[in-house]
Amino acid sequence: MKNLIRVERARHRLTQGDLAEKVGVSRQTIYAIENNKFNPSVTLAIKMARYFEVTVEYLFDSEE
Amino acid sequence: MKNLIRVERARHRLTQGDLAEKVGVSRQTIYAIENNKFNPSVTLAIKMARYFEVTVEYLFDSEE
DNA sequence: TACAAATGTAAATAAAACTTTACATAATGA
DNA sequence: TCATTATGTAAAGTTTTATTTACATTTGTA
Repeated sequence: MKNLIRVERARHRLTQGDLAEKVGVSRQTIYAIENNKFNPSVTLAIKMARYFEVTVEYLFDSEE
Repeated sequence: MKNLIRVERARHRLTQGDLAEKVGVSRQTIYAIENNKFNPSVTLAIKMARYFEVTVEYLFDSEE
């Protein structure tokens, strides 16, 4: 696992669509990021981290 | 000013080319990011933050 | 079970990141 | 001053991110 978006999303009881709306992207973008289809921009990463009140490093740089 | 790459680069006495090499991109990419021509990927942002031993938020999310 | 909501997935397209090349200007040092 | 190094900038092209649409499958719940 490379990022913890799914985990934080579960913790906050948000659907992919909910999170997408909160950070201003499409649901498929959330899906793709969660499933490591691609690397988001740092701006989007910061928006997500902010929303979940965690650091970018925690959300995207977690080992294992 | 939106990001502190130029500042950290000065602190570490690195040229754009040096930093580019360290994080594996072209010098023009560093130039473009420093000058807010575009938003790097979170992976590149993390590489830079790591190199400078600062957080992504500090490097890219500093106010003013 | 049956329906609704959420997720997985794909394909076409648009937009943006990033590379490469190239050159002009500014800064630094011998 | 002269030469070297660093920076600013641009344009063309490649790669990747992100959108939109669409549909199948899974999961939750009445």
